[in-house]
Amino acid sequence: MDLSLILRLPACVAAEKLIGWQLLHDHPGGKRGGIIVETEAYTLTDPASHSFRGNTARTKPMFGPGGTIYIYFTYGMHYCLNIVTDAPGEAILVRALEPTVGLNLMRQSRGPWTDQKLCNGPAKLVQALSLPLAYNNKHLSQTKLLLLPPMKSYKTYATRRVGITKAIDTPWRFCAQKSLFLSKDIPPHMPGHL
DNA sequence: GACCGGATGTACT
DNA sequence: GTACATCCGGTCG
Repeated sequence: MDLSLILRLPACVAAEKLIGWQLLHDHPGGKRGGIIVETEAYTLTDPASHSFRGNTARTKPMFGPGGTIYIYFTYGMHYCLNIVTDAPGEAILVRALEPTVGLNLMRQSRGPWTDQKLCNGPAKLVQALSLPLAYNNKHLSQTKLLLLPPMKSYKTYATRRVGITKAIDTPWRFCAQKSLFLSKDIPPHMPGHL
């Protein structure tokens, strides 16, 4: 399925379809990135979403066209990457990658971590890919980010989202089954799985 | 492995 | 003032 078609879907559908896509940053220092293995969806009517309180200076990118990048700053030290979908106020948080390209370059940005811990969290992957805050509110096509379609099919499962305090039962976190590169694994048979 | 707390800026009550 | 879509290094076991 074409990326532009995926981004036309509701975020809670599109988020699952992005599992298996390869996210690369064609950074001047060298290309780096990996396969998307974990995403979360956020929407306008979702109390856990930044856009829930409306179109503000901070959340404006979430109201842009599909393919807009929303990078936000949080906890005083971390940045997280979202890919905005067409529906107003909806976006997909990219939470974890299976590293495939430029592992040593990513270690230079992140530290001497194992493959499994290099990109297994939303702020970690932003750091590993060296994504600049300047990408915020830009369209993918205006950045050096590349999204390549999956080379194979991925089985996924849905769970509760991580690190939020509102709408905690909404099962809008999507994971590649059996991936070793998730921020937190909640297999289907475990408590917490929805 | 688990749990805890510190770092630190911005948005909102 | 408090909460926050987090990470990491310390502790205890």
